[in-house]
Amino acid sequence: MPDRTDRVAQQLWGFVYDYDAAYERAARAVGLSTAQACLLKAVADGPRTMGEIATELLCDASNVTQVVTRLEARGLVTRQPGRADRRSREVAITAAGAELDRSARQAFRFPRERIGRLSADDQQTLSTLLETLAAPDS
Amino acid sequence: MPDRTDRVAQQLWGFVYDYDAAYERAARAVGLSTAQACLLKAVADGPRTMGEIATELLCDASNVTQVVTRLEARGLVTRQPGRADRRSREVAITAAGAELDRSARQAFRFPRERIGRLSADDQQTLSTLLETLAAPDS
DNA sequence: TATTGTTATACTCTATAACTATA
DNA sequence: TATAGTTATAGAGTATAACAATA
Repeated sequence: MPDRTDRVAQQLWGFVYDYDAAYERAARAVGLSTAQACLLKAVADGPRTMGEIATELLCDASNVTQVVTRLEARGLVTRQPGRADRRSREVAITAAGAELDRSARQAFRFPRERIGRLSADDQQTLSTLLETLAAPDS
Repeated sequence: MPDRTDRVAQQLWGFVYDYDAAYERAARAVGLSTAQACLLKAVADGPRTMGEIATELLCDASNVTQVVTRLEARGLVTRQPGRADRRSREVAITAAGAELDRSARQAFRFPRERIGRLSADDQQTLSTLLETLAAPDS
């Protein structure tokens, strides 16, 4: 592997490090852990079942149960039996949850600030590169 | 904020999401948590004090104490009183720790695989963009 | 008196295994 | 019998406050 690739990999590590740290701070700033903020984001566009959330968040269903329980206790989400399959549960965001989700997104200024440093052309170039970089494995 | 910026921000979120997941899997694959892998990496280039590690890892010193205690119990790092200031402790990586650190880096193929998709020219372009994106705030 | 690190404690995240309810 | 979710439990990460040792 060439030196060049290594150098870019190192730059990328540093950038992701800062990105993650900024997200963590944004979540904290509005009183959420990163796991809670991610779950809220996962149900922001509409109700999801526990299983769908577990898949989205790449974690175990029992984990989702616990995080949802805490968010529910704070009135940020609700948990209702599914209509079709009554074994499942639909997790829906509440008005308060949606408000907090918006606050968290606003507090996470990092991506907009960093991307905003680039010219329109450079943003387009980055977007094109990311299309290649982000494409799934196989 | 223009649509374009939003779109790039969304692509970036997805990429960082996959990056973090891949790092977590690589660490697990060699029997480490991400926190442990990061600490090992932090002392891979030479001994560091608890305080230095806490600063590097953006966490509390009491946290470092606990992670180091676990790594020390597994023989991956040692903890010695500092020579100059005897209040401080020098955390040094052991041969076994260095070996595991190397394994973890190797298992983390994600960045090399993704960057390797780009031509040499595109890698250079990405590197230049990252220079701007990664520069500190002020 | 100030600083470095540890201890005690508490909360959250996370997974595994056993369980309940429904299909 | 299989699946969706929960409960019980346990280990790890994380921070705050009180503390010990050293400066």
